[in-house]
Amino acid sequence: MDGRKQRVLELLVEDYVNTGEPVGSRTLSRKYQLGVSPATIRNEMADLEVEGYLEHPHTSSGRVPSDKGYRYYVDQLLERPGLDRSLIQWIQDSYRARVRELTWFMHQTAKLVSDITAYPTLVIAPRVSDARLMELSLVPMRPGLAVLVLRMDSGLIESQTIAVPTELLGSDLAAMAAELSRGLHGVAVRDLENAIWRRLKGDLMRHRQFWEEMVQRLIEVADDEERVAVSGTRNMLNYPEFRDVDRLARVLGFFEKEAEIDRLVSGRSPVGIEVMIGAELPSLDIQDCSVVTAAYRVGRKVVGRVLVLGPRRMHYGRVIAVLETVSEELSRALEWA
Amino acid sequence: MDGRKQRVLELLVEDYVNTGEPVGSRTLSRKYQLGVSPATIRNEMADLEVEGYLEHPHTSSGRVPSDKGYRYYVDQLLERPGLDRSLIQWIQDSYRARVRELTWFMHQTAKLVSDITAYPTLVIAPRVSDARLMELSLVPMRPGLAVLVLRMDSGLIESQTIAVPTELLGSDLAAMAAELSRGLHGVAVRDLENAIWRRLKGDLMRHRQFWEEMVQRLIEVADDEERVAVSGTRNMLNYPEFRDVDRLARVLGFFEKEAEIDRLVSGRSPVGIEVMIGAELPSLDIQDCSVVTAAYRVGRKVVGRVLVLGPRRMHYGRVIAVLETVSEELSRALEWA
DNA sequence: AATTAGCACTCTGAGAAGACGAGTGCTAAT
DNA sequence: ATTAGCACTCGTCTTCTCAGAGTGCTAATT
Repeated sequence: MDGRKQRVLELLVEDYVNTGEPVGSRTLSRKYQLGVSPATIRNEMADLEVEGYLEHPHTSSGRVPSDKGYRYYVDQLLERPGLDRSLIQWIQDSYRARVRELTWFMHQTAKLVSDITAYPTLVIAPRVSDARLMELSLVPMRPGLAVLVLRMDSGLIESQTIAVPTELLGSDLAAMAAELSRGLHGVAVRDLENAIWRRLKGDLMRHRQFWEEMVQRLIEVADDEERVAVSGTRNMLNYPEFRDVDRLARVLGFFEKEAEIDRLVSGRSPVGIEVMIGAELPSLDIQDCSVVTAAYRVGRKVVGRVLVLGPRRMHYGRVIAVLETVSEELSRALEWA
Repeated sequence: MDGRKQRVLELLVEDYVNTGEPVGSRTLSRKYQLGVSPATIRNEMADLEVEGYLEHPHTSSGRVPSDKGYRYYVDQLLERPGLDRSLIQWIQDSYRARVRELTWFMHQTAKLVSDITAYPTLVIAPRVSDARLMELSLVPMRPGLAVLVLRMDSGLIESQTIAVPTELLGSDLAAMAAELSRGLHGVAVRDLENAIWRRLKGDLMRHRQFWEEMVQRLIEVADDEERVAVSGTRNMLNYPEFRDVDRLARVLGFFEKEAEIDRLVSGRSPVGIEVMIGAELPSLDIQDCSVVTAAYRVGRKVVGRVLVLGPRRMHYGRVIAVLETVSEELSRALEWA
């Protein structure tokens, strides 16, 4: 593809991203000084259409980029804008001096990114059955209630209130938990259910039913944490292409289908930024959208992804830049969470 | 208002609730055997309109209930339907055998109610600055990190990961926390900041900066918990009167404005079910909606409200019945959470 | 060979006109 | 007090026309 054709494609994509209106040859030549007449641009556009980079909504309207056109733009033409100093500061401040739990970070991040980009944002924490248990404690509260605290090898810490047999004293409870903790140290979450049998002896055996139930809860806590944080879905209303209520309903429906969301992130490359455009997306509900995702880590391990969803005419450059910074800062914040 | 007029109003409201179409005299007389001709009903309807119970979208269309009409219907005519045995079972099962934290219950409830009623649902936990601290522990995790666990007099238990000075050993930490816990027992959250000064002595004084910071976090945890759980906003798309995108946007915007939501619940009667219709609502964003709310308790204390929002032509009877059961079951589940 | 001007052609979207139908309000009869 | 009859109103749906934007093609120009 020669230089001028690239330039035409680039300008067309950018104009369409900004206006949402199909772009005609005259608009293109007048708005940006291309130094050639509309007729020339028309020819280039006809070529680009034949090659599949552009589409015609109908015979007598301007052109619109196709999935292939966006893809070429993102892969070849896009230049990443730098972010404002003040914006970077804002992002860093959002995480600073806070040590909280994963779910807090997830919500915070979803809100932050959707506020900055004005696109709906999801933050996903995939199931981590291969995480290993490092430590387990039971903190007695009033009789019959305790707080279960877990630390995983990924560095995640989670806690939950659970019921305990009322006849157990606080000190007994703590001691038994400590014994169990030693026994289960380093066991993968998915193996906990089997491993527990071999560890239940002595004092522990006397409240066997309770401990069995507790392990169920433990697995739940470690494995089945709240999976998705969503924010800014309302932004979808800003885009004229989604003022059609049925189309809108389909997209909003997508946000409530965990299975679809899972399908979107499973099998993604483990690190870095990835862009999916229109029909490249596995979910039918959002075929007329695009998605930009970024992985985030706890320690060295990728634990989840941040996911920005928008119309196909998305500000790819800016979204990518924001996600790079945010996923970096988020990972840094989680490193010692 | 005589019996027949009431009957006309009742049927009109119910028909409009079901169909969403303005109701004409003929429809009313044909659909429900009223034993009188359309002309008679027309006269009744004209009277009801003069008295302000009905409205005319335009001269040649059926009538629609006004706020006053709905209000009369809810206060005087509404009969509460019983709930299916199986539905009650479902609600109870949703809470059974789970002891979790408040936020989990909030999300669970929002989802449950929006699934049952097909209306957007909010669950609100008001700030509880007047709660008192019962117990505080610090569970050491790896060096530099611990889990802060709080128990409040309302029975709520909350926990959070926090950073601690790396030079403090786990056992010291626990001991110091225990001392602090004794000192702060029974102090109201809003007084914690002042109370802490008098308690910081001896060993505690040596890490004064840490403890000050910790109290800040403690107040945050106890007081500034996630405030609102929302579910089912997408249901709003099912109602033809909200297929207008701008109207829809205003309602969806409401869900993201905590201040507006606060205004809605503050000053409500502390217990029981309350219905607010159209212009009775303090928030401009939702003047064409209605809201049904129910209080829920932890122990004997009202700690929050469940809030169902829908178009003014809402199935009031059913929503009220569902909220009665749900708020009851939720309070029971929280009693020993 | 590449570019451009000119022009006929296509298609959409807005607006006007008209038919239709649901529902009313009034009058007069029961 | 109730009801039948009927003229009238007004919103909605359909059809039609028309302007405008934009194209594709051809022939002229560089």
